[in-house]
Amino acid sequence: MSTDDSRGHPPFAVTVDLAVFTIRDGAFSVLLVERGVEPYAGSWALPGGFVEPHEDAETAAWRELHEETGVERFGRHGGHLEQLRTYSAPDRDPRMRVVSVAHVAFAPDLPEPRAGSDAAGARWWAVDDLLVRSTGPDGPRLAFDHAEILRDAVERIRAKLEYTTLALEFVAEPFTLPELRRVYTAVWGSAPDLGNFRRKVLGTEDFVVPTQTHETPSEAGGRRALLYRRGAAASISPPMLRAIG
Amino acid sequence: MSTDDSRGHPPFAVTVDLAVFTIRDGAFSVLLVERGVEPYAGSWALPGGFVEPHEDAETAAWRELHEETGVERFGRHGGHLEQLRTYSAPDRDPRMRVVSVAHVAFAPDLPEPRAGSDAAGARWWAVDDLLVRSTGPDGPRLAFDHAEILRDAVERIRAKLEYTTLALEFVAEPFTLPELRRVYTAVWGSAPDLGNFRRKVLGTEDFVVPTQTHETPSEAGGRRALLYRRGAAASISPPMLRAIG
DNA sequence: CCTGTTACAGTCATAATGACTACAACATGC
DNA sequence: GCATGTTGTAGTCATTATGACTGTAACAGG
Repeated sequence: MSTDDSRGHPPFAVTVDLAVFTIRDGAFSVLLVERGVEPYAGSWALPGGFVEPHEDAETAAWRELHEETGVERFGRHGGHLEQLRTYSAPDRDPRMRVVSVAHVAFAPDLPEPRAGSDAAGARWWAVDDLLVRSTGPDGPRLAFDHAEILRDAVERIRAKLEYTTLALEFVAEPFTLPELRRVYTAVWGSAPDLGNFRRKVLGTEDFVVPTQTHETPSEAGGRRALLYRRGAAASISPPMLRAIG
Repeated sequence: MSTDDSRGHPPFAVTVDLAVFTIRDGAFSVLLVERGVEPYAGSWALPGGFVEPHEDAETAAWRELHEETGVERFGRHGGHLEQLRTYSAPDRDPRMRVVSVAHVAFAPDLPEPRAGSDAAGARWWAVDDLLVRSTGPDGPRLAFDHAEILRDAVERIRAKLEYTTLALEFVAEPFTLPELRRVYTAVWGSAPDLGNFRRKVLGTEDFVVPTQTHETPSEAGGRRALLYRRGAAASISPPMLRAIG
């Protein structure tokens, strides 16, 4: 704020909502909780909660992530969480005036979450089943304005994969290039060309660090891929554009 | 919010802060107000104010823009205003717990603003004089965390010029290509190559619309440029990257 | 009509990309 | 252990986009 003094300002509740993403069985997925209380009891919603007096929004987001989902060590390297934007429509919560600072978080495949205090359940949903495409959503309708938040979050991630190394947040170390490519495939909905993808990733300084001659033991069939670790680079200089989508 | 009910949530004040930009005399400039009340009385700050109970943040931002700056018709085509991010450090305002939803706004050269209710003055400042580079700022230190907000806002704009047609918001119609180029020059601090700039702008479908054979009467000296209007395109497909900065 | 200035037009080598083809290394099941 | 299918790795080649230029047209002032 800036100019008024502290008299007579209207009271608000401030919350955080989280869109936590991972890749599960090759599907771009988001964590939802089933609401146990009104309003929207029984509906699915993004996890979230009130910001405490001593916290900033990001701290509250981390806390809620742990409390509501039981995710302890979020990712093996601390995980990634960033602010998305703030939603403040006056009628977005029927109970009172609530402003929510939405956040986006990413992680490699996580364990099935446990339900939080006020949530009847919690589980991963494939993003494709939640988003309205030409047909309606196959999944549940989301509570509050969470469908809008989810749409914004998904678009943010799709865009950031193009010009940042954000995809690294979705894989556990060490990882293979095909594994990393599957992240792009899942998030974008279409697979980038195999050869061109390698050229781009390996050609970008410090995107990935080769773990020397190591290879992965085996799994399905076919040649074994080389293993890599996350590099220090944060941005992809000429962006890696998604296919004509 | 999501899961808790309405009991016992801590009260917050919610405000909006605005970083309003324009190009004045070739300089990338931002609007600041001089605070007339404590805290930070006498300091310069971004204009802003409390969100009313019936408003969302964006509506409040528009209202404050008019109230505090006297800008009536903001830009000739409604202007552009977008949310930047939310600042919520617990101690960002010494009086009480305030969460601020910062916004960024753009306009062609605007008249000298008038002071708002609680502001002792209001004027445009060259962004270069406010930002800390290798040396300190030549301008005033900003109140609250507004220096951080300003930094984020400037970086947002610099980045968005690359892949959107946002530069159009800084010019009045009709405009010339050299005029549009001066926007990039002012914001980025370095001039894009003249020929390459034209090739990019004219080569991007619907970036600008030629106003036929018209030309501008005259001004300084030299050949007269053709006039254009804003096109419908919102994004620049392969981005126009800023020079090696 | 000469000079300086500014806008517009086109060239050319280089970098990056999209779309392929060829080859290497595995697993399986005769 | 050999054929076959699968998957990862290495190259190719035409097309596009870019950065850095050079040249020409249209104005103002003297």
